[in-house]
Amino acid sequence: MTLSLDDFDLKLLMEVQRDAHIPQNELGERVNLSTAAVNRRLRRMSDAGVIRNYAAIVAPEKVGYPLTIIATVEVESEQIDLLDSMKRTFAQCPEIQQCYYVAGEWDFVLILTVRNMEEYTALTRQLFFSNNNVKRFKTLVSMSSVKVGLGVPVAPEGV
Amino acid sequence: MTLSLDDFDLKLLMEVQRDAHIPQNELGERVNLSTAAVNRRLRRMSDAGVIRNYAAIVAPEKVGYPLTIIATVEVESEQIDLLDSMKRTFAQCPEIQQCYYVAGEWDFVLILTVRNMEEYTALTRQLFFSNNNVKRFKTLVSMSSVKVGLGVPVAPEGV
DNA sequence: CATGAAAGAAGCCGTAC
DNA sequence: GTACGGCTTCTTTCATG
Repeated sequence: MTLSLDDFDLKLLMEVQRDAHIPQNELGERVNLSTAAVNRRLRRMSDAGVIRNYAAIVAPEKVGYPLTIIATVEVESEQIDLLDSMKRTFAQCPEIQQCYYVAGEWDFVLILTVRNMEEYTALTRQLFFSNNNVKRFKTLVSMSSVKVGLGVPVAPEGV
Repeated sequence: MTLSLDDFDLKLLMEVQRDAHIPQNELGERVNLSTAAVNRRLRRMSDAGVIRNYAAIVAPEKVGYPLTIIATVEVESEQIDLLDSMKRTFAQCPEIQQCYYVAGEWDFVLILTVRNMEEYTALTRQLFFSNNNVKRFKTLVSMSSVKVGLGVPVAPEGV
């Protein structure tokens, strides 16, 4: 079920995706709605799962994780239980920020954040080399995070 | 300059990365600190840029963006101004959630969120085909977002 | 059924210790 | 680091279009 969202909702989403600490009365001014209406709409979208959660976005390089790595993985077999097991392993690994199961030349794309190359090497051993279902993998080392976010382009019609 | 963070800070980061709407008094209970201390530490980390911002995380599929695409791009020339121009273009494109400039077989890795394949096709035309500096690109279509987040593994020593 | 105004509750944050 | 108190922000109620 897809909750119907009007332009007010979309504008609110746009705002809170960028900054979730704007007071609701100010949000109200920006979108021309009362504080109460803003509050109700945000709650409604949270309840409906449109807003999954509110999160503090941490700068990895400020907490000792200056390296971002993109890894692509090809599997040996696409047997469901083997895939599920890999997905669970990837999902549980704290250094893996994102994991996509993809169609195309590869089967998985991973985004990792690590302290240094040694840590990544250790992770490849743990995640890839010691997993019989990993046929091959490739590593791309990020030299610059040009853009990092999870923002969805929810602009009201015609922006 | 890297702000020194103790175990309290790391625990707080861990919590607020998952859920930034936990009241500070409850955060205090979880990490054994007073509300005021929690408040001061969070502010300190925000000011220092450790916490970049607070954001609402929106479920793309609930707002009409069910498709996640990973694109890799190879450039023709790595001339600085050409690269910068591409970075700017990618950063400004709202459908591009993430853009990494990488070393390895490719030069850029992009994560996009789109309404459907037609929209992606249009984007490739706009971003890749009409850009003379794009030598080739490859598309991986996500069939399942196994894990999506920007969380940094800031566990206090030994977790 | 969603809205705005206003009252009440909750959370934040400065001061003092 | 903790304790307190004023102030901001959030949330609920209620009357209205």
